[in-house]
Amino acid sequence: MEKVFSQVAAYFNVLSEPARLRIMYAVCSGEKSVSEVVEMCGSSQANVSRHLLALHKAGILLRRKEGVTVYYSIADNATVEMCQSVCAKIAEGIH
Amino acid sequence: MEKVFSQVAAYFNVLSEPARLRIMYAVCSGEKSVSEVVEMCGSSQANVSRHLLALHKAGILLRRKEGVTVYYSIADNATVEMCQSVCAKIAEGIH
DNA sequence: CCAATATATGCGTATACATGCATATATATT
DNA sequence: AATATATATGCATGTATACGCATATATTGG
Repeated sequence: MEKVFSQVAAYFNVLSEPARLRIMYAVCSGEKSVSEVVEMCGSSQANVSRHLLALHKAGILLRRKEGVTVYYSIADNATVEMCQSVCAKIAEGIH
Repeated sequence: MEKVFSQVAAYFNVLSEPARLRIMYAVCSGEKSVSEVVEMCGSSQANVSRHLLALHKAGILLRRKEGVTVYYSIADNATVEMCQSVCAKIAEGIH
């Protein structure tokens, strides 16, 4: 039971960073390489790489290596839908 | 747009702590006072109070004061359901 | 008014972690 | 083999925050 709380907390923790949400937004329109995400997000290559790996380790992104290029894509739409519903929740709050 | 990422991140951040998830689990079975949550969770009174306030400020818990006692309850089942679906997702991952 | 109870808060400390910078590693090209 | 490109990683630093401890605040009862 206690372990479950830690695991769920770890999962939410990965999503609790604006930089990683920007990356999620970039990738959720389709598979992207690390450098494509770097261009789209404006963060440094080192940080984007780290964030992508964190999202992958959390099971949120898939990782595919093709030559020297690494492609990331959404592993499970449930996570994206969750982010969207939180967005909607926040938008409601404004009114 | 950038502001949305920060807001969503802040929302997930509140849920990214095992202690707060324990508290959510305690409160999700029905409205609870601070001291009831303290008994159920085993954390200190000071921390439980702080965590409950954080969950309230995030709009996740309602707060009702009755005399000297403060009661907290789930503001929106969507958050609880979200936690449950993350639990389920993690349970899948084990198999 | 005083004491007791319930809740919140100030402060110091330890820990986690995001970032910048430099560099390592891996793969492809010539 | 040498070079260029793509990605990952080591390290130092700053920031956020969870916790323990003590204490403040508010409300009730005597």
